[in-house]
Amino acid sequence: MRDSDHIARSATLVSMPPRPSNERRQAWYAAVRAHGALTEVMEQQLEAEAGMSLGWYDVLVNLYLAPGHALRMSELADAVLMSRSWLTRRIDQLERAGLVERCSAGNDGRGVRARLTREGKRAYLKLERVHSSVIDAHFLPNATSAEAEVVQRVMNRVAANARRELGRPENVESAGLRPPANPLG
Amino acid sequence: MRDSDHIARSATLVSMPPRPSNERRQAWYAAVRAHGALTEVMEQQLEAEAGMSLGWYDVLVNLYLAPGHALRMSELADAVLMSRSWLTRRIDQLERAGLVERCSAGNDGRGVRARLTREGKRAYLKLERVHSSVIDAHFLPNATSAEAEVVQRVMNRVAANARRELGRPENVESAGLRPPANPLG
DNA sequence: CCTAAGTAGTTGCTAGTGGAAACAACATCA
DNA sequence: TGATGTTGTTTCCACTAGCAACTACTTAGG
Repeated sequence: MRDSDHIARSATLVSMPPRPSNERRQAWYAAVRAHGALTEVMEQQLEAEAGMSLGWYDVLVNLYLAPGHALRMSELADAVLMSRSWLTRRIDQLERAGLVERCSAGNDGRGVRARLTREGKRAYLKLERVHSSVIDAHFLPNATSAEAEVVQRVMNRVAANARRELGRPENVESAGLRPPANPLG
Repeated sequence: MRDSDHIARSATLVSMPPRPSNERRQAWYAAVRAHGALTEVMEQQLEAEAGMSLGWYDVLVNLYLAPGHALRMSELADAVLMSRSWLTRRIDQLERAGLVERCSAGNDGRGVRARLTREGKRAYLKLERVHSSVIDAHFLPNATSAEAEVVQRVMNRVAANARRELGRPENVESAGLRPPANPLG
Protein backbone atom coordinates (compact mmCIF):
# COMPACT_ATOMS: atom_id res chain seq x y z
CA MET A 1 0.00 0.00 0.00
CA ARG A 2 0.87 3.58 -0.25
CA ASP A 3 -0.09 6.17 2.35
CA SER A 4 -3.64 5.12 2.08
CA ASP A 5 -3.42 2.17 4.38
CA HIS A 6 -2.51 4.53 7.11
CA ILE A 7 -5.02 7.06 5.99
CA ALA A 8 -7.78 4.51 5.90
CA ARG A 9 -7.34 3.41 9.44
CA SER A 10 -6.18 6.60 11.01
CA ALA A 11 -8.35 7.85 13.80
CA THR A 12 -6.81 11.25 13.90
CA LEU A 13 -6.42 12.18 10.33
CA VAL A 14 -8.11 15.30 9.22
CA SER A 15 -9.58 15.61 12.61
CA MET A 16 -7.50 17.93 14.72
CA PRO A 17 -7.50 21.46 13.55
CA PRO A 18 -5.46 23.68 15.88
CA ARG A 19 -8.49 25.79 16.58
CA PRO A 20 -11.88 24.96 15.19
CA SER A 21 -12.22 28.35 13.63
CA ASN A 22 -15.36 27.33 11.88
CA GLU A 23 -17.96 25.35 13.77
CA ARG A 24 -19.29 23.71 10.66
CA ARG A 25 -15.93 22.15 9.86
CA GLN A 26 -16.49 19.89 12.81
CA ALA A 27 -19.21 18.19 10.85
CA TRP A 28 -16.75 17.15 8.18
CA TYR A 29 -14.21 15.96 10.72
CA ALA A 30 -16.91 13.85 12.30
CA ALA A 31 -17.77 12.36 8.92
CA VAL A 32 -14.13 11.49 8.32
CA ARG A 33 -13.86 9.78 11.68
CA ALA A 34 -17.09 7.89 11.13
CA HIS A 35 -15.95 6.78 7.72
CA GLY A 36 -12.61 5.57 9.02
CA ALA A 37 -14.06 3.69 11.94
CA LEU A 38 -16.89 2.10 10.05
CA THR A 39 -14.59 1.11 7.21
CA GLU A 40 -12.39 -0.65 9.71
CA VAL A 41 -15.35 -2.49 11.17
CA MET A 42 -16.41 -3.40 7.65
CA GLU A 43 -13.00 -4.86 6.84
CA GLN A 44 -13.04 -6.94 9.97
CA GLN A 45 -16.52 -8.26 9.34
CA LEU A 46 -15.91 -9.06 5.69
CA GLU A 47 -12.75 -10.88 6.62
CA ALA A 48 -14.40 -12.78 9.42
CA GLU A 49 -17.66 -13.70 7.76
CA ALA A 50 -16.80 -13.91 4.09
CA GLY A 51 -13.03 -14.33 4.10
CA MET A 52 -12.61 -11.41 1.73
CA SER A 53 -11.35 -7.89 1.87
CA LEU A 54 -12.99 -4.65 0.82
CA GLY A 55 -10.55 -4.42 -2.05
CA TRP A 56 -12.46 -7.09 -3.94
CA TYR A 57 -15.86 -5.64 -3.41
CA ASP A 58 -15.47 -3.00 -6.04
CA VAL A 59 -14.55 -5.36 -8.83
CA LEU A 60 -17.21 -7.87 -7.90
CA VAL A 61 -19.99 -5.35 -7.65
CA ASN A 62 -19.20 -3.89 -11.03
CA LEU A 63 -19.17 -7.29 -12.62
CA TYR A 64 -22.33 -8.35 -10.88
CA LEU A 65 -24.29 -5.38 -12.05
CA ALA A 66 -23.05 -5.55 -15.62
CA PRO A 67 -25.18 -7.22 -18.28
CA GLY A 68 -24.33 -10.91 -18.28
CA HIS A 69 -22.22 -10.36 -15.18
CA ALA A 70 -19.35 -9.59 -17.52
CA LEU A 71 -17.29 -6.59 -18.59
CA ARG A 72 -14.41 -5.83 -20.87
CA MET A 73 -11.16 -5.50 -18.99
CA SER A 74 -10.71 -1.88 -19.92
CA GLU A 75 -14.26 -0.95 -19.02
CA LEU A 76 -13.80 -2.56 -15.66
CA ALA A 77 -10.49 -0.83 -15.13
CA ASP A 78 -12.13 2.50 -15.89
CA ALA A 79 -15.03 1.73 -13.60
CA VAL A 80 -12.81 1.12 -10.60
CA LEU A 81 -10.43 3.93 -11.53
CA MET A 82 -7.39 1.74 -11.66
CA SER A 83 -4.72 1.02 -14.25
CA ARG A 84 -4.99 -1.86 -16.69
CA SER A 85 -2.10 -3.73 -15.19
CA TRP A 86 -3.73 -3.43 -11.81
CA LEU A 87 -6.91 -4.92 -13.15
CA THR A 88 -5.12 -7.70 -15.00
CA ARG A 89 -3.54 -8.90 -11.80
CA ARG A 90 -6.68 -8.44 -9.78
CA ILE A 91 -8.57 -10.62 -12.20
CA ASP A 92 -5.73 -13.14 -12.05
CA GLN A 93 -6.36 -13.47 -8.35
CA LEU A 94 -10.10 -13.73 -8.72
CA GLU A 95 -9.67 -16.32 -11.45
CA ARG A 96 -7.38 -18.36 -9.26
CA ALA A 97 -10.01 -18.16 -6.56
CA GLY A 98 -12.58 -19.43 -9.02
CA LEU A 99 -14.79 -16.38 -8.80
CA VAL A 100 -14.18 -15.02 -12.26
CA GLU A 101 -13.37 -16.43 -15.66
CA ARG A 102 -11.95 -14.81 -18.73
CA CYS A 103 -13.72 -15.22 -22.03
CA SER A 104 -13.38 -13.69 -25.47
CA ALA A 105 -15.07 -10.44 -26.27
CA GLY A 106 -17.17 -11.12 -29.31
CA ASN A 107 -15.82 -9.77 -32.57
CA ASP A 108 -12.81 -8.03 -31.17
CA GLY A 109 -10.06 -10.61 -31.01
CA ARG A 110 -7.97 -8.41 -28.76
CA GLY A 111 -10.61 -7.98 -26.14
CA VAL A 112 -11.09 -10.06 -23.04
CA ARG A 113 -14.18 -10.12 -20.92
CA ALA A 114 -14.10 -10.94 -17.24
CA ARG A 115 -17.21 -12.80 -16.19
CA LEU A 116 -18.41 -13.86 -12.78
CA THR A 117 -18.67 -17.58 -12.32
CA ARG A 118 -21.61 -19.05 -10.45
CA GLU A 119 -19.38 -19.19 -7.43
CA GLY A 120 -18.39 -15.60 -8.03
CA LYS A 121 -22.01 -14.53 -7.93
CA ARG A 122 -22.52 -16.38 -4.71
CA ALA A 123 -19.42 -14.78 -3.26
CA TYR A 124 -20.64 -11.36 -4.25
CA LEU A 125 -24.05 -11.90 -2.74
CA LYS A 126 -22.46 -13.05 0.48
CA LEU A 127 -20.19 -10.02 0.48
CA GLU A 128 -23.13 -7.76 -0.15
CA ARG A 129 -25.11 -9.32 2.66
CA VAL A 130 -22.35 -8.77 5.18
CA HIS A 131 -21.80 -5.32 3.82
CA SER A 132 -25.39 -4.31 4.23
CA SER A 133 -25.64 -5.83 7.64
CA VAL A 134 -22.73 -3.76 8.88
CA ILE A 135 -24.38 -0.62 7.66
CA ASP A 136 -27.68 -1.64 9.14
CA ALA A 137 -26.03 -2.32 12.45
CA HIS A 138 -23.88 0.78 12.62
CA PHE A 139 -25.38 3.52 10.59
CA LEU A 140 -29.13 3.07 10.57
CA PRO A 141 -29.62 2.97 14.34
CA ASN A 142 -27.85 6.30 14.56
CA ALA A 143 -29.89 8.26 12.07
CA THR A 144 -33.58 8.90 11.87
CA SER A 145 -35.16 9.11 8.46
CA ALA A 146 -35.08 12.87 8.59
CA GLU A 147 -31.44 12.91 9.62
CA ALA A 148 -30.49 10.40 6.97
CA GLU A 149 -32.20 12.53 4.40
CA VAL A 150 -30.12 15.53 5.42
CA VAL A 151 -26.90 13.53 5.38
CA GLN A 152 -27.67 12.18 1.95
CA ARG A 153 -28.51 15.58 0.53
CA VAL A 154 -25.40 17.26 1.89
CA MET A 155 -23.05 14.45 0.97
CA ASN A 156 -24.40 14.19 -2.54
CA ARG A 157 -23.71 17.86 -3.04
CA VAL A 158 -20.21 17.53 -1.63
CA ALA A 159 -19.44 14.53 -3.81
CA ALA A 160 -20.77 16.19 -6.94
CA ASN A 161 -18.82 19.32 -6.16
CA ALA A 162 -15.57 17.45 -5.58
CA ARG A 163 -15.98 15.32 -8.66
CA ARG A 164 -16.53 18.34 -10.77
CA GLU A 165 -13.20 19.64 -9.52
CA LEU A 166 -11.60 16.30 -10.34
CA GLY A 167 -12.89 16.58 -13.87
CA ARG A 168 -15.02 13.50 -13.39
CA PRO A 169 -18.50 14.89 -12.96
CA GLU A 170 -20.75 12.03 -13.98
CA ASN A 171 -21.84 9.47 -11.50
CA VAL A 172 -19.72 6.52 -12.46
CA GLU A 173 -21.53 4.01 -10.32
CA SER A 174 -24.97 4.47 -11.71
CA ALA A 175 -24.06 4.91 -15.34
CA GLY A 176 -25.66 2.25 -17.44
CA LEU A 177 -25.61 -0.40 -14.79
CA ARG A 178 -28.77 -2.07 -13.70
CA PRO A 179 -29.18 -4.97 -11.33
CA PRO A 180 -30.36 -8.17 -12.96
CA ALA A 181 -33.77 -9.47 -12.04
CA ASN A 182 -32.59 -12.82 -10.80
CA PRO A 183 -29.75 -12.65 -8.28
CA LEU A 184 -28.08 -15.77 -9.59
CA GLY A 185 -29.01 -15.25 -13.21
CA MET B 1 0.10 0.03 -0.19
CA ARG B 2 -2.34 -2.73 0.36
CA ASP B 3 -5.90 -2.66 -0.90
CA SER B 4 -6.44 0.68 0.62
CA ASP B 5 -5.03 2.71 -2.19
CA HIS B 6 -7.69 1.40 -4.40
CA ILE B 7 -10.27 1.74 -1.68
CA ALA B 8 -9.31 5.31 -1.04
CA ARG B 9 -9.77 6.42 -4.59
CA SER B 10 -12.56 4.19 -5.64
CA ALA B 11 -15.65 5.97 -6.77
CA THR B 12 -17.82 2.92 -6.69
CA LEU B 13 -16.81 1.22 -3.57
CA VAL B 14 -19.55 0.57 -1.15
CA SER B 15 -21.86 2.45 -3.33
CA MET B 16 -23.78 0.04 -5.48
CA PRO B 17 -26.07 -2.22 -3.58
CA PRO B 18 -28.01 -4.50 -5.93
CA ARG B 19 -31.29 -3.06 -4.68
CA PRO B 20 -31.38 -0.19 -2.25
CA SER B 21 -33.59 -2.15 0.09
CA ASN B 22 -33.37 0.50 2.70
CA GLU B 23 -33.68 4.11 1.71
CA ARG B 24 -31.60 5.29 4.59
CA ARG B 25 -28.61 3.25 3.46
CA GLN B 26 -28.30 5.65 0.57
CA ALA B 27 -27.22 8.29 3.03
CA TRP B 28 -24.22 6.25 4.02
CA TYR B 29 -23.32 5.47 0.42
CA ALA B 30 -23.43 9.17 -0.29
CA ALA B 31 -21.13 9.83 2.64
CA VAL B 32 -18.67 7.25 1.36
CA ARG B 33 -18.65 8.79 -2.08
CA ALA B 34 -18.23 12.28 -0.67
CA HIS B 35 -15.39 11.14 1.53
CA GLY B 36 -13.60 9.46 -1.36
CA ALA B 37 -13.96 12.35 -3.71
CA LEU B 38 -13.04 15.02 -1.24
CA THR B 39 -10.05 13.02 -0.02
CA GLU B 40 -8.82 12.84 -3.57
CA VAL B 41 -9.21 16.58 -4.00
CA MET B 42 -7.39 17.05 -0.72
CA GLU B 43 -4.48 14.91 -1.85
CA GLN B 44 -4.17 16.87 -5.06
CA GLN B 45 -4.27 20.21 -3.32
CA LEU B 46 -1.81 19.24 -0.62
CA GLU B 47 0.57 17.95 -3.25
CA ALA B 48 0.19 21.01 -5.43
CA GLU B 49 0.29 23.71 -2.78
CA ALA B 50 2.41 22.22 -0.03
CA GLY B 51 4.30 19.43 -1.77
CA MET B 52 3.17 16.91 0.81
CA SER B 53 0.78 14.04 1.00
CA LEU B 54 -2.05 13.34 3.41
CA GLY B 55 0.02 10.55 4.89
CA TRP B 56 2.19 13.04 6.70
CA TYR B 57 -0.59 15.11 8.09
CA ASP B 58 -1.40 12.73 10.84
CA VAL B 59 2.09 12.54 12.24
CA LEU B 60 2.64 16.27 12.00
CA VAL B 61 -0.62 17.22 13.63
CA ASN B 62 0.01 14.92 16.56
CA LEU B 63 3.47 16.33 17.06
CA TYR B 64 2.30 19.88 16.67
CA LEU B 65 -0.36 19.56 19.30
CA ALA B 66 1.82 17.74 21.80
CA PRO B 67 3.49 19.67 24.60
CA GLY B 68 6.81 20.96 23.33
CA HIS B 69 5.83 19.76 19.85
CA ALA B 70 7.40 16.45 20.79
CA LEU B 71 6.28 12.90 21.53
CA ARG B 72 7.81 9.59 22.44
CA MET B 73 8.01 7.27 19.47
CA SER B 74 5.69 4.74 21.00
CA GLU B 75 3.14 7.34 22.02
CA LEU B 76 3.13 8.69 18.52
CA ALA B 77 2.81 5.23 17.03
CA ASP B 78 -0.18 4.58 19.25
CA ALA B 79 -1.72 7.91 18.36
CA VAL B 80 -1.65 7.23 14.65
CA LEU B 81 -2.57 3.57 15.09
CA MET B 82 0.48 2.27 13.30
CA SER B 83 3.23 -0.16 14.20
CA ARG B 84 6.53 0.94 15.64
CA SER B 85 8.47 -0.02 12.57
CA TRP B 86 6.09 2.02 10.47
CA LEU B 87 6.66 5.04 12.68
CA THR B 88 10.41 4.58 12.73
CA ARG B 89 10.55 4.81 8.97
CA ARG B 90 8.09 7.65 8.79
CA ILE B 91 10.17 9.69 11.18
CA ASP B 92 13.26 8.78 9.17
CA GLN B 93 11.65 10.43 6.18
CA LEU B 94 10.55 13.48 8.08
CA GLU B 95 13.99 13.82 9.61
CA ARG B 96 15.61 13.64 6.20
CA ALA B 97 13.20 16.34 5.08
CA GLY B 98 14.29 18.47 8.02
CA LEU B 99 10.84 18.66 9.56
CA VAL B 100 11.50 16.55 12.62
CA GLU B 101 14.45 15.79 14.82
CA ARG B 102 15.06 12.99 17.26
CA CYS B 103 16.13 13.77 20.77
CA SER B 104 16.57 11.80 23.94
CA ALA B 105 13.62 11.18 26.20
CA GLY B 106 14.69 12.47 29.58
CA ASN B 107 15.56 9.82 32.11
CA ASP B 108 14.72 6.82 30.01
CA GLY B 109 17.80 5.94 28.02
CA ARG B 110 15.82 3.74 25.68
CA GLY B 111 13.34 6.34 24.75
CA VAL B 112 13.46 8.63 21.76
CA ARG B 113 11.35 11.70 21.28
CA ALA B 114 10.44 13.03 17.88
CA ARG B 115 10.26 16.79 17.88
CA LEU B 116 9.13 19.19 15.22
CA THR B 117 11.81 21.53 14.00
CA ARG B 118 10.98 25.14 13.34
CA GLU B 119 10.66 24.22 9.72
CA GLY B 120 8.44 21.34 10.69
CA LYS B 121 6.07 23.69 12.47
CA ARG B 122 5.94 25.92 9.47
CA ALA B 123 5.26 22.94 7.22
CA TYR B 124 2.46 21.82 9.48
CA LEU B 125 0.85 25.23 9.52
CA LYS B 126 1.01 25.39 5.76
CA LEU B 127 -0.52 21.93 5.52
CA GLU B 128 -3.26 22.90 7.91
CA ARG B 129 -4.01 26.04 5.96
CA VAL B 130 -4.43 24.15 2.70
CA HIS B 131 -6.40 21.48 4.48
CA SER B 132 -8.87 23.92 5.94
CA SER B 133 -9.22 25.79 2.72
CA VAL B 134 -10.22 22.63 0.88
CA ILE B 135 -12.91 21.94 3.43
CA ASP B 136 -14.08 25.52 3.33
CA ALA B 137 -14.28 25.38 -0.43
CA HIS B 138 -15.96 22.00 -0.77
CA PHE B 139 -17.89 21.19 2.33
CA LEU B 140 -19.07 24.43 3.85
CA PRO B 141 -20.82 25.81 0.78
CA ASN B 142 -22.87 22.62 0.63
CA ALA B 143 -24.19 22.57 4.16
CA THR B 144 -26.15 25.12 6.07
CA SER B 145 -25.51 25.45 9.77
CA ALA B 146 -28.54 23.35 10.54
CA GLU B 147 -27.51 20.67 8.09
CA ALA B 148 -23.96 20.62 9.36
CA GLU B 149 -25.27 20.21 12.84
CA VAL B 150 -27.24 17.15 11.81
CA VAL B 151 -24.29 15.65 9.96
CA GLN B 152 -22.05 16.18 12.93
CA ARG B 153 -24.49 14.63 15.36
CA VAL B 154 -25.15 11.57 13.24
CA MET B 155 -21.53 10.98 12.34
CA ASN B 156 -20.36 11.36 15.89
CA ARG B 157 -22.79 8.69 16.94
CA VAL B 158 -21.69 6.40 14.13
CA ALA B 159 -18.03 6.89 14.93
CA ALA B 160 -18.55 6.28 18.63
CA ASN B 161 -20.57 3.20 17.88
CA ALA B 162 -17.99 1.75 15.51
CA ARG B 163 -15.13 2.49 17.83
CA ARG B 164 -16.86 0.75 20.65
CA GLU B 165 -17.05 -2.31 18.45
CA LEU B 166 -13.38 -1.97 17.61
CA GLY B 167 -12.57 -1.96 21.30
CA ARG B 168 -11.23 1.53 21.07
CA PRO B 169 -13.96 3.66 22.56
CA GLU B 170 -12.18 6.80 23.70
CA ASN B 171 -11.65 9.64 21.39
CA VAL B 172 -7.97 9.34 20.60
CA GLU B 173 -7.61 12.66 18.92
CA SER B 174 -8.85 14.83 21.68
CA ALA B 175 -7.32 12.95 24.58
CA GLY B 176 -4.86 15.10 26.40
CA LEU B 177 -3.83 17.15 23.44
CA ARG B 178 -4.23 20.88 23.52
CA PRO B 179 -3.06 23.33 20.93
CA PRO B 180 -0.30 25.66 22.12
CA ALA B 181 -1.11 29.32 22.55
CA ASN B 182 1.52 30.52 20.12
CA PRO B 183 1.50 28.82 16.73
CA LEU B 184 5.25 28.83 16.39
CA GLY B 185 6.01 28.38 20.07
C1' DC C 1 -4.30 -6.64 -50.71
C1' DC C 2 -0.78 -4.77 -47.90
C1' DT C 3 1.21 -1.65 -44.81
C1' DA C 4 1.09 1.78 -40.97
C1' DA C 5 -0.82 3.20 -37.01
C1' DG C 6 -3.54 2.49 -33.13
C1' DT C 7 -5.76 -0.34 -29.26
C1' DA C 8 -6.40 -4.30 -25.69
C1' DG C 9 -4.37 -6.84 -22.55
C1' DT C 10 -0.30 -8.96 -20.31
C1' DT C 11 4.24 -9.07 -18.28
C1' DG C 12 8.90 -7.56 -16.51
C1' DC C 13 10.74 -4.45 -13.76
C1' DT C 14 11.23 -1.02 -10.22
C1' DA C 15 10.24 1.39 -6.24
C1' DG C 16 7.70 1.44 -2.47
C1' DT C 17 4.78 -0.33 1.49
C1' DG C 18 3.82 -2.57 6.35
C1' DG C 19 4.25 -6.26 9.58
C1' DA C 20 6.55 -10.06 12.08
C1' DA C 21 10.48 -11.31 14.11
C1' DA C 22 15.12 -10.73 15.54
C1' DC C 23 17.98 -7.56 17.80
C1' DA C 24 20.50 -4.14 20.98
C1' DA C 25 20.16 -0.99 24.55
C1' DC C 26 18.26 0.09 28.54
C1' DA C 27 14.92 -0.16 32.75
C1' DT C 28 12.98 -2.54 36.56
C1' DC C 29 12.45 -5.45 40.22
C1' DA C 30 13.62 -9.33 42.98
C1' DT D 1 23.56 -9.13 40.61
C1' DG D 2 20.54 -11.54 37.41
C1' DA D 3 15.96 -12.26 35.22
C1' DT D 4 12.43 -10.09 32.82
C1' DG D 5 10.18 -6.54 30.28
C1' DT D 6 10.27 -2.36 27.34
C1' DT D 7 11.79 0.76 23.55
C1' DG D 8 13.21 1.62 19.19
C1' DT D 9 15.64 -0.07 15.04
C1' DT D 10 16.65 -3.30 11.53
C1' DT D 11 16.18 -7.29 8.60
C1' DC D 12 13.50 -9.91 5.96
C1' DC D 13 9.43 -11.10 3.50
C1' DA D 14 5.30 -10.75 0.93
C1' DC D 15 2.82 -7.73 -1.40
C1' DT D 16 1.34 -3.58 -4.11
C1' DA D 17 0.88 -0.19 -8.26
C1' DG D 18 2.57 1.94 -12.25
C1' DC D 19 5.53 2.46 -16.15
C1' DA D 20 7.30 0.67 -20.16
C1' DA D 21 7.95 -2.94 -23.22
C1' DC D 22 5.75 -6.50 -25.60
C1' DT D 23 2.24 -9.49 -28.27
C1' DA D 24 -1.84 -9.91 -30.70
C1' DC D 25 -5.19 -7.92 -32.88
C1' DT D 26 -8.04 -4.14 -35.47
C1' DT D 27 -8.55 -0.27 -38.41
C1' DA D 28 -7.48 3.24 -41.88
C1' DG D 29 -5.28 4.50 -46.11
C1' DG D 30 -3.07 3.76 -50.33
